[in-house]
Amino acid sequence: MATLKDVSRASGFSITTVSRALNGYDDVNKETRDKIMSVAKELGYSPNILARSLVKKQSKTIGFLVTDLKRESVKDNFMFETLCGVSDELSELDYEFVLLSTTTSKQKNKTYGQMCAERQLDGVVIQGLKRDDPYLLEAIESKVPCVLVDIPVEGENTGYVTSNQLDSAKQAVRYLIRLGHRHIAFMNGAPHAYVSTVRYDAYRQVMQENDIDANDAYVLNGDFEETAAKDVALPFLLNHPEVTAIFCASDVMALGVLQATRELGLNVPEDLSIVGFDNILLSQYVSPTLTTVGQRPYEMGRKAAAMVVDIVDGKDVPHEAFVNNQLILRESVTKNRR
Amino acid sequence: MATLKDVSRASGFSITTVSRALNGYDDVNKETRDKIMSVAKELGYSPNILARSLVKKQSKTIGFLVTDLKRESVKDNFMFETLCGVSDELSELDYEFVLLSTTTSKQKNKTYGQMCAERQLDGVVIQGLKRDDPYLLEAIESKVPCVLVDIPVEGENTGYVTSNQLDSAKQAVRYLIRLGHRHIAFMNGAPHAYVSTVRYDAYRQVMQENDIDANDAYVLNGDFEETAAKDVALPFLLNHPEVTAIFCASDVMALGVLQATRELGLNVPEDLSIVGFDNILLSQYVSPTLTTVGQRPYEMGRKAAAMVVDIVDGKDVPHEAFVNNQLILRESVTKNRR
DNA sequence: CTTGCTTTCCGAAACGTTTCGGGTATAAAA
DNA sequence: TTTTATACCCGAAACGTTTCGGAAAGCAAG
Repeated sequence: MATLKDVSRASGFSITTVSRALNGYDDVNKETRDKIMSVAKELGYSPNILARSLVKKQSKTIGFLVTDLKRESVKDNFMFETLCGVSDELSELDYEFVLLSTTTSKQKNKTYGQMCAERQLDGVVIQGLKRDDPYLLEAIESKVPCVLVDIPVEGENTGYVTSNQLDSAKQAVRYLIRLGHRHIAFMNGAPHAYVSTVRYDAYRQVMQENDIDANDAYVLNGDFEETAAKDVALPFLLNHPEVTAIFCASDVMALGVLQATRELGLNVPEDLSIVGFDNILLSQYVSPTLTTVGQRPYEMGRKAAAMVVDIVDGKDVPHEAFVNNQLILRESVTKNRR
Repeated sequence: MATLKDVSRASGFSITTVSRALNGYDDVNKETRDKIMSVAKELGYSPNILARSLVKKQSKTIGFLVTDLKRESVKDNFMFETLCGVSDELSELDYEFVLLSTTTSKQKNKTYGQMCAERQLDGVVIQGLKRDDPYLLEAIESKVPCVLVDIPVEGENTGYVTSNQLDSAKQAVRYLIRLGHRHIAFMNGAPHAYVSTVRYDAYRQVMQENDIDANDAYVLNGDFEETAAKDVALPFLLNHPEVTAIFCASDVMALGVLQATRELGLNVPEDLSIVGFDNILLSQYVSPTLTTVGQRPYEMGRKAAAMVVDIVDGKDVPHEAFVNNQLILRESVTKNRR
């Protein structure tokens, strides 16, 4: 591959001049610039990004750090959609984009700082970390800018983009109550996940503001997994026939509940109303279609990417951004007739 | 961030020795190696990959080139799954992985060669290119190793991994015929896509080997899109009530056909048997569930990644690999009762 | 003629590695 | 004692850029 030196030799100008010509500096004569340009094109020159990054000490690449990238996450298209958003935004901004996948165990081998340093990442957007993952703290304390999706944390070089989690979750529970439901269960996900805690808070607060006593037995744990949710829903529904509605912290778990109802011969929504969270692709294809709180991961990805390069560029921008969720009404909920 | 020079200064050994110690050369004393190791750890040293790549002239990174990475592709989880496969395999092999997304129009701005050279990619795995995309030819002729998924092309530094496309497609059509269907339509995708041509060939060959006359009117074009497929299926089904089965070149188009039947008040599979191709996630959730030819993109991703690094490493490996498809029997097909 | 300003160019150092070709002890062999 | 082998270490060049600090030439002003 042609290098600066080749162009220099072929055009008769020094390496310095060639570099300056190609980079649009103005202390180079129009004629020589044209000459250099044409020679460069002829030789098929294109700059070696590695060398450039080495001396400029910035790589023009952003990392997209994601935990537990595995085949199963296919069901949860959230990650893929934010990835698309990040990718689109970065390519518009002329940044590269490397995918960093990690697991909780891998984080012990290599520190977050090392990971960034090795690759000279200018910034990173992070998705899906757990609250107690070592990388979370490291990322916040690190000098390299990062923005988190769905984990509100502020810091010098840290930003986040999230949705109106609490409000939209409250809206979902209020919706059930307005339809006459009183015995409403809550299917929680991994307790350490940030999103779990706020969805749980929403549930509790709305119940309280409607003077419905909290019943700890109504709070289940499905660990954000379909089968786990089914397994825990089966005995619960059997033992609590008075429950007419359930709010799930994720659609995937809602699907599990749906399976449980089928096995028990219950009808949805007549016997049990279900509302999920995420608006995954499947939610509009299952039968009955799933009422759910829709997130917009693509937009979140775009905003996260945009914010991180703004921080990298030293622009003085707000370090938080919101993308509004939306309650999407479908077939899995109906009025309480009991 | 700590550099080799820092470790050198702090440990009292030369940069050369430090480098050699850290890289496991054997001409360094055990004691000094230990000393250097501990100093390096203390300083949190980790090598600058950029600098290393620059001198070694290989970056230990593989590109994953994908066309038309857009939100819509979410429905077609094929890409995402191969991505997971590639990612998993490469991380096991200690290679980096950058995602390169391109569109047909973007390919005019920057040549494939430039793209590889800039980033010093050691190799690339390519997915979803169209037969007439400029990058395809460039990739084959390029010196940097590449392996294509689902496009059989051989060359010095080129390999591919594909599935037994033709056989499995034939199997699907034979299945319909064995169930007594004679008037079988074919929903084709983008005519320029490689997969389209082979699925079409399979259809024609099986029809012929069963002495069923080819009827050009039975070949539709749904452009691999749900709505396009629906729009073309609607009038077709209306005008050809004798057709009892349809073989679709993709599940997404099969879903379109399914919609069309609903609008026409036809029952699947009683009035029309449908078989798709791809086994996308949705196919097991729609009602009726979709009989389809299942691909295994995750395995293809893994094999592709493994093959490309083998080629990079100069190993003498076969430049083709196969992952067998499988006909998955579900509800959307039944015996012809007419 | 000297001074100073523009315009246009370039040499050399720097970024953080790897690696080639030695060099200097110490120990073993002659 | 001198030679040879071995074990350990290091200087310097190289990879392909960018950029700092000038330098040469031309020209206007004093």
